[in-house]
Amino acid sequence: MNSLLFDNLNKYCTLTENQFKAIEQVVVRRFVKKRKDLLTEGDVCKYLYFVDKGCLRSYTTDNDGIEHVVQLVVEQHWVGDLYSFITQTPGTINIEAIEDSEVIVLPYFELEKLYDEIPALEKFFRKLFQRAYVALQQRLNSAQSFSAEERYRELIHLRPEIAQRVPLIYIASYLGITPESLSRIRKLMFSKT
Amino acid sequence: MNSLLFDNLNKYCTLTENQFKAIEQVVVRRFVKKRKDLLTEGDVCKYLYFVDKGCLRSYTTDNDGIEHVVQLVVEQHWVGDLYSFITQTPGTINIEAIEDSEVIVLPYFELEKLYDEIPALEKFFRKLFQRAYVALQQRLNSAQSFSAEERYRELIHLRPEIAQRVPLIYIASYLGITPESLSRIRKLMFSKT
DNA sequence: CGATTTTTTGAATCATATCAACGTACGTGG
DNA sequence: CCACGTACGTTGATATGATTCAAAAAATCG
Repeated sequence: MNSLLFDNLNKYCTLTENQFKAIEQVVVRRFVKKRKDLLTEGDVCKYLYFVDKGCLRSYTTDNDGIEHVVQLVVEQHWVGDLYSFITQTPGTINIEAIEDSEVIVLPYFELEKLYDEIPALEKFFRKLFQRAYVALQQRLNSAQSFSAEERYRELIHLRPEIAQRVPLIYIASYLGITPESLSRIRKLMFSKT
Repeated sequence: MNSLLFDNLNKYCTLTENQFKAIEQVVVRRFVKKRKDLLTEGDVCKYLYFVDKGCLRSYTTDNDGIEHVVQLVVEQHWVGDLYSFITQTPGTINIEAIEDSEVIVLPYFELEKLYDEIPALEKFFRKLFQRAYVALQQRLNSAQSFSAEERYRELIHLRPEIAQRVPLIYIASYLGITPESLSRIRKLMFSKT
């Protein structure tokens, strides 16, 4: 299989030819059309997904039916409902394609087996989760310390791709503000500078 | 050494006698008096700390000199500046004891060595970071979906210990609100119910 | 006890949300 | 290929939750 996943593994760890093959044997490619679901809340998240092409969002729905974007994910990043994945119980997260996308599907039970066969893979994911944790902590810190405008500027700076590719309604939700507020913020930003 | 750390390791992974000893040999106990720093921003975080006794907070300081509590940590939990720790570059986080505390100090370079000697330890930390990531994602979700009062109620429900032991100024900061707001919220809560 | 930290209260202000309406773009079926 | 529906973005008026600033009361510590 030809996928960015293997470049990505190569970048962060050293695997033998056989180990690559072992991983290759347990993953499959899946296509997700724009606006179609990859995962629906209430389902058990049986897989981790590596984005090979396209762009997706994960989100929760609160008691008032309002959606809250949890993650905005493009190529070379992982997505899933991690709580549901690690407990293998029904989850609360939806994953939907923002563009026509292709993901590499890594099943829970195969991954658990691979961890024991390939210590380097366990190291890979340990480091991945460390980095993900740090990134999330910085996002929480921004959410609590900065104004909506500052958070939007930070997003443009840290993830310019996202700011360009993703509709503003999802960006707003990701930043924890309403689309109306984001629209006003942009108006001010582009009139000033 | 007698520490909750070893109970904790036992709970989440299986280690041999020799592996325990190997870990025991690289850690030391450190005492931190109330209001004293365990780590100061600008320093490289050379250690992970496991809380054996007491209670600490980690926090950042923003451009206006305002402190933002990142973590509130009690016995059996880990604390550190993970960004600084994994990059071994100067960090932005302060860690201060809220009560007289005792921590078990695990050095970066020793841990890196142990990972390769003890695959079960790498698994332990992979799972730890997974759980930490999930918990943080739920906290971010609360910060973006719920009112200040709802977040305070959630904290009381999920971490009753913290709500009791920790001064309200730090709780407020942890929730991303001002002490004045938290005081008013409590007044309403206790007059209503 | 005095000093410092923590918590409370009040009044004014501010950032963002809400509600409602309209404009624009897009892609899908007729 | 045009028209219509749905998704997306903007604007205005008003409402609201939380902050800010100032001050005092209460709790804790050495």
